Amino acid sequence: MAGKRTGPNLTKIGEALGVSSATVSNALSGKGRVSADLVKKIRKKASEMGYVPSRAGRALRTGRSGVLGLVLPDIANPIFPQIAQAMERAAAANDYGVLIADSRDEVTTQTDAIGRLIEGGVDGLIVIPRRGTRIGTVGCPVAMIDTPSTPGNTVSADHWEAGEQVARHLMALGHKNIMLLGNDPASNVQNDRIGGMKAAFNRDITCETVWLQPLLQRVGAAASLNLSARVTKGVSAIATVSDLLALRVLTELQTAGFQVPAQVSVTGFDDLIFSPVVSPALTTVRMNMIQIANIAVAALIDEITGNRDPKPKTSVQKKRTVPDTVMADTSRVPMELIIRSSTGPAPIDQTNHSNGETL
Amino acid sequence: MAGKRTGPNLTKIGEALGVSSATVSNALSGKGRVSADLVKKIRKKASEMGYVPSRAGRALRTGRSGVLGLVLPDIANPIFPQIAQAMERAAAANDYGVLIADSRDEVTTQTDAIGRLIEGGVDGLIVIPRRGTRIGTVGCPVAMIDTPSTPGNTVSADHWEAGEQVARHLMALGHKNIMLLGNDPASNVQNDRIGGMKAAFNRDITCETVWLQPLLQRVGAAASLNLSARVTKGVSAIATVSDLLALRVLTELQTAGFQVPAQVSVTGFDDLIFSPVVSPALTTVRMNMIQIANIAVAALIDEITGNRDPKPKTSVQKKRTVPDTVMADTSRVPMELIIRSSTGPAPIDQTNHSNGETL
DNA sequence: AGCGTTTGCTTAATCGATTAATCATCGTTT
DNA sequence: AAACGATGATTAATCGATTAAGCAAACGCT
Repeated sequence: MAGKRTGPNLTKIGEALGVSSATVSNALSGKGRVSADLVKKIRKKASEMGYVPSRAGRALRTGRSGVLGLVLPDIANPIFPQIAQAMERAAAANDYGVLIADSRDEVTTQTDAIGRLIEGGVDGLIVIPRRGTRIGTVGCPVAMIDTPSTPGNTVSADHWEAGEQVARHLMALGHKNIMLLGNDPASNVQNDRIGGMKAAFNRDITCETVWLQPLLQRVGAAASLNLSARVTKGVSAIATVSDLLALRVLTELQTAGFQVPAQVSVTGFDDLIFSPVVSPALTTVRMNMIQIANIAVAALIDEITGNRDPKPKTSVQKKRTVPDTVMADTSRVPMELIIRSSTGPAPIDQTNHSNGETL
Repeated sequence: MAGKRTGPNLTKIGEALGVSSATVSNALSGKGRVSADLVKKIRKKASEMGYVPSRAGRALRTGRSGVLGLVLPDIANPIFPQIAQAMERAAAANDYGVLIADSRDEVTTQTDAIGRLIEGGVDGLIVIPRRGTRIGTVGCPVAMIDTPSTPGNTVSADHWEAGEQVARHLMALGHKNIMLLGNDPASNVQNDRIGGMKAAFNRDITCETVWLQPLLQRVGAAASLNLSARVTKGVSAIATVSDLLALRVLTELQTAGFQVPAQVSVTGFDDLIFSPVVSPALTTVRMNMIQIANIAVAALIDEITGNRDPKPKTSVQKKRTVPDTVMADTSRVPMELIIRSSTGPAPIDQTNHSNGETL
């Protein structure tokens, strides 16, 4: 749409049929009172002429732009393509576009990015916060995708239950001494994943949780996870909260000469692009991004168009208060365990491997 | 911007100062004739009142939406975050937003996605084609980011020269028998990268090029790269066209018990998120996405606003013909070789390793 | 037959920014 | 002093879709 618009508009269609533009508008939107056969004629003519409604015109009149903003504070996250794609599709199915925002850096930048989106005229925001960031009242509906246990969360994958799935899988393989590896202890998602795993472990499971980022902060970039030592001491499985961590662990183990999964099993999360093609392919858990996106977008659009709880006018303020994060009917979507080659039966001599006792 | 607009508009500012909205518009845009001190007063008042221009109003009048579309036929590409972020920043710096489009599947979907963007009212498109796809005339300016050698390319990284850098790096390490690994032989980018490497190799370099995707097509998913056999036969370095391939090679080699880089060196391309954290960290080449994005966005906006070759009205058609892909002053941006731990000196006994002769 | 209601469509206003056309004022020039 | 040009601001039209209000004709009811 460079320069002036060329295509037909409501008036042109109206002229072609000898009716007013208002009638055309009513016929196409199905709102006013238009006779059935005129509606049919108008619809036919409109598609004949290749009519495409002008977003600008509609936006100006209705105050709604038909665009949603997608905010990913952690844009470096490799699930980004999945998310972006799923959101774009869900939005497109409802005739909405998706404007992206970037704010890799700090909280201020995140606020800036949100501000830009709002000024850009988005009708609603989809926010995937990092580290439990709170989004203040921004003046438009917000869908938050974090974890089911986060207050204000609209919808998200059930990371906790997914952790339980991983834990059960590892227990079924006979692992008894398991290392849990997270990155950022401030992340709600990572905490849920680890919490779920711990909750599902039987009493006889030994597990230790290590957080990478604080370690790097304290010890510096040279920090080592001491994987070799841990495995030698009896750890037979390392369950991480992300395929990125899993990959790191996997390659470190392989570099150190360990066999995966013969000697150590490794699991990840998110089924990133590389996970199926590394050797051994990563056992991981995948979120149903499409479903999550659909729910989030639907909730957002409901709020935008006002199809949401029309009752609770709490007497004091009759007009809508500034909308906050929206709620969805379904707030947790199950994840799917994908078993590949990086997990296998625990080695038989795993217990007390360190002190040299055999049998 | 949910529901009706609340903020001040040009008329409100005008009323507050006792002038007309036209004067306010002229003052803020610097277009008409407004006295210097009135301009100052209006500017001050506008920022006091927190004025934000309505995109819808402007779009309706000017026919320009202030939004660019980003089309990545291969959205699964892991550089997506880098690209999206760089584009968003470049666009934001020029007060443009970026609408994303997805078309993971086929060419038809790509056309659909472009259609949706156009209907969504974008002023221009940034297209990163996969496999040398041609974009037909779409009715708005298009910036293509492919390879310098592709016709119609607007700007891109200099993949060829980057290939040369990798080749020189490997030669400097003493490698003589090198395997080149690509994925899709129809990709312009991959061909440039491989072409550059081949061009830089000295006469005494033995190299073989393998394309993965055709192999998978022919032999099926079970296709093997026979890496072990190749290394045993004397290959001391495997140069791939992507970090994803490099990762695959790296882990396969490690699983097979080879030492990287002691026995084999591995290189990738693109510096993906995982590349620095795998073990050994990948030697790779990074594009300067920010610079590319800036150039592409600048060229696009020049074309949109008409700051571009105002002369060549070829007499026949006085009005602008439908704009095609735009050109930029700089069309190739150098890439940066990042040397990490996956490359090292060639092993001494590399020649004729296969026939068992020692020395 | 007469009055009220429903149906079907048109009129006209509106959203906010932009801009061509116009007008008024002041200063210059001859 | 009359005419002209430059300057600084206003008026009003425009983009396209939406929608409240209005109007005319057809229909139903007693």
